[in-house]
Amino acid sequence: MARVERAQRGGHSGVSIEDVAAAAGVSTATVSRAVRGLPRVSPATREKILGIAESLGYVASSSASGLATGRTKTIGVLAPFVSRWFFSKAIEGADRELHARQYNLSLFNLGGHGSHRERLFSKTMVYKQIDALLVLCMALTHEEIEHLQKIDIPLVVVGGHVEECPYIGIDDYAAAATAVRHLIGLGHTDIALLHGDDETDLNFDVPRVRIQAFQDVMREARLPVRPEWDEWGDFTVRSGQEAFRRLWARSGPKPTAIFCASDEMAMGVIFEANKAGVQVPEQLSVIGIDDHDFAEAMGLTTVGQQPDEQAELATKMLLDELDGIAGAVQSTVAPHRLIVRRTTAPSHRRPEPSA
Amino acid sequence: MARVERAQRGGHSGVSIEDVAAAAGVSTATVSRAVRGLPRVSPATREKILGIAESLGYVASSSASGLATGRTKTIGVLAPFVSRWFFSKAIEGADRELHARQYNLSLFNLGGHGSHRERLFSKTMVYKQIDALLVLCMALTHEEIEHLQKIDIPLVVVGGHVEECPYIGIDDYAAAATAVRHLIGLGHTDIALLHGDDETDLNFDVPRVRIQAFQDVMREARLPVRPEWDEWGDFTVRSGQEAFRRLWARSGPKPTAIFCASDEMAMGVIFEANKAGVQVPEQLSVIGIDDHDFAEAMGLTTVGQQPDEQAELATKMLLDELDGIAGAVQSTVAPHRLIVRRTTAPSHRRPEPSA
DNA sequence: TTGAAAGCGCTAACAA
DNA sequence: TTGTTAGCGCTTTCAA
Repeated sequence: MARVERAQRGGHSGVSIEDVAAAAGVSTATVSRAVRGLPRVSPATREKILGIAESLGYVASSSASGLATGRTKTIGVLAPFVSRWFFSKAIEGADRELHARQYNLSLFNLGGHGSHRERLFSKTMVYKQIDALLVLCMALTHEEIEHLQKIDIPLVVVGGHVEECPYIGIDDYAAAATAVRHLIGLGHTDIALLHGDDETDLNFDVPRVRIQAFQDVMREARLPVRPEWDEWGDFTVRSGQEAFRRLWARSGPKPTAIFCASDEMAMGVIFEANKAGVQVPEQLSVIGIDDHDFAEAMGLTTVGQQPDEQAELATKMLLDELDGIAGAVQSTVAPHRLIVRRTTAPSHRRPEPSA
Repeated sequence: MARVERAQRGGHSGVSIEDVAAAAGVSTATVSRAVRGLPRVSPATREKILGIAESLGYVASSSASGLATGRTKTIGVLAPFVSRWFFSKAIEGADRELHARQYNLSLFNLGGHGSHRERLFSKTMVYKQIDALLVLCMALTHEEIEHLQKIDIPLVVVGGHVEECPYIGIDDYAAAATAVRHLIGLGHTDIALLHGDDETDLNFDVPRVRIQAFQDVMREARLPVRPEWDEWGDFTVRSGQEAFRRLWARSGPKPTAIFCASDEMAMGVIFEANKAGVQVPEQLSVIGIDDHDFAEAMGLTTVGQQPDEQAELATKMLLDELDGIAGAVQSTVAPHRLIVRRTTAPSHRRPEPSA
């Protein structure tokens, strides 16, 4: 009778491994092996147990198995934002791999929570709740890195470098250089730069590297880098709009092309240029970096990258490492590629052959 | 000496409540009370314990406390996508509230994982790992609803109705009607509809309701609803582009305005119209629904909603319910508002007064 | 105000 | 192949 009662509650919240064991007339150890697909269970008992577990709606308590094994089967994803292209794509990519391997994804969004310094993650959360950590494109303080190393869980950062941490991302220098060379190859000599903000600690050295590449390539081509054409933004559309406005509000000659450190900023520039009656690409060529979801629709020329694949790979490494494959986590350079569309065109100004 | 050894490991992975208790010379029960801020601990001992816990880098194991209390302190967020505007915004909103109340967010992304039917969430995951569930704008099967009700954890769906489930979202009918009336008020009589797909089970009745509103308002104004101007998309930019192309490729007269069931589709229409040389809004007025992040930059007229606030409120209700406030979860209609920008204008065609 | 002790549900040796 | 038996680290009566 007791069994019947239990069976009637089938599917309810409180079905434990003991209920299944009792109903199957075996020990909890056997049930544990059976449901986890471990060896040392006869086909017959396994089948019986699985059937009963199913009908009872048994699901193992993650807290209990987590406590027993020391593994939570979830990995943490640390992101400064979730609603920006790079991050949302990366999250999707990480999720693909996690999902395929039966892991859970715990999201830690650091954006917009007052002071960034309330970086919780060393304290309240993350820690002891996850088996590994995926850091999306954000800087970590020395303190934080140190802390993470102490609790030594596998860690990899995607989309930027953090000293001493394995990372996966494109070669930002090469990608930026490619973009600038494309512009130069089109005959542009008056090229403006819209770089990402260097100030915030969220996007660490990526902006810096892209700026460096711009300057190097310009110098290499013996082209002037004019400080009044050096604008900055925070990778958002709005900041691209503002940058364009500032650029065009200033007196003096205007550039014929602009290299933007992200597609969202490039789009902002284009929207604002449209509004101001500046023709793209006739009067102004615009190139970005990313290959944002909207880039194709807008015809935006860009240097594309795939954050989802980057994060998927990173996640795979993390999980492999957890599976005991030592050295599975390795810094890797992800591919980028120039995608020429309709926002870049030959310069309308006197083509002045370099050198 | 043993204490010294422990202290030296301070910050390491394995610091348990027992380590803290030993170091403080009290029982684990007292440590437990102290670190959780419970009463029945003298100020002196509390302070001492907290100091030691801090210096040892103690963090409670979530598995252990989860097992002991039956609460995981994490809520699940079920989303069909993460990189689309509505969803990423909603996730951010949910996170705000969770973060503020020290809960974790476990993300379950159902998109792109082969067959949608592998809806895992009744089985593998979600269940027993979360204290409550936030469903973002997706349909649930009867089976799934039933299952969720059985394991009865608090549940609320944001952005659409699921029978018998509390939901939070805008009044889709009213929002769509507002958009269409705006067009009609501008003198348009030849209005096309770009509705969301009805087929997929992901976006359930939202598309249907918006279609209905369109038809009702048109009928009310005695305006023709032409089947050849009825297009559909899946809420993405690309589908908006395709819809525009189909619409313009068909022979016969063209509409002077189009109501799109989402901003992303509206943007697709605009991008494609630009490419085809169709002036917006001179030749074609376009209105969407959402107030996407890019809408302002593009000057898109739309009926705005705020998924982040919707999700934040929903999360608050869930957490309140978990806090023992019975009836905290209640269906609520979220606000929408017409935002007139630059993609809608009076009809260029002979204004033909209705009635 | 504090402590002792019994679990929470599962896993993992080790025996049988 | 299966069962027994300790825990895993924390919470929570109940006593003291």
